[in-house]
Amino acid sequence: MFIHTPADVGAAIRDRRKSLGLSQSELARRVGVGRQWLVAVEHGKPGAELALVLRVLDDLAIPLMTGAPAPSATGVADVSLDAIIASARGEAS
Amino acid sequence: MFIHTPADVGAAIRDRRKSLGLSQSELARRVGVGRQWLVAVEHGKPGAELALVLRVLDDLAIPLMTGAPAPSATGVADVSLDAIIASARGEAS
DNA sequence: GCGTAATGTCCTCGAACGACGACATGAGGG
DNA sequence: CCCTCATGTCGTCGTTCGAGGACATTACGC
Repeated sequence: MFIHTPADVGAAIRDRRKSLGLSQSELARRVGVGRQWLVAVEHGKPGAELALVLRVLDDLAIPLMTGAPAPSATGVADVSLDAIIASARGEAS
Repeated sequence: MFIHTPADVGAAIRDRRKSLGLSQSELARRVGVGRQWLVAVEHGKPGAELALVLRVLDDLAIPLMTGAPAPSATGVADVSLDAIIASARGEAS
């Protein structure tokens, strides 16, 4: 599952939480956040703090990874020119 | 690359930004955030807002995924004890 | 040496966050 | 019918965020 918006994160969290048989209150207490916050996040709160979200994902054992093998599926053709220029400058990986 | 902390996110962003030959100012302007914010995030700011971070990742075409079929290559057991307990409780999927 | 660009840090400001308590709703169990 | 649990919403309060400007530092080119 690919993550593009806060709502995606919320969906992932809710899915896993339910499949683990945890209530919002339970999870919130375990992770150390407010229940209310968890409700908001599962609904896709945009302003959620990164660290807290990551802690929840970690606590739920939801693996989160950034694709090294950049798939062409993303569609946004922003990699080509800039990358080449960067390489020409000697700043390439 | 697996994400567990805000610092991981920052590293991913910085890596990609550099490999694209973008300056912090450039990227910040493109994404619509303050340059200062970008500096902080690349350093692993814990309180960074989820939506902004996701926007940056998206803009840099950094694919972010969760709950992958986790082939044996990853090795990490992504199913926690909680899942087993939940199953034992009869709440399994 | 001087100017420029990039990065990192310090400051203030308005806005939004997260925690907490309380209340309303809907689903099940006694 | 009543009670409990899970969820969602509202309001308040202290804390922190993100934006923007300014300054120091390092590195590169003129």
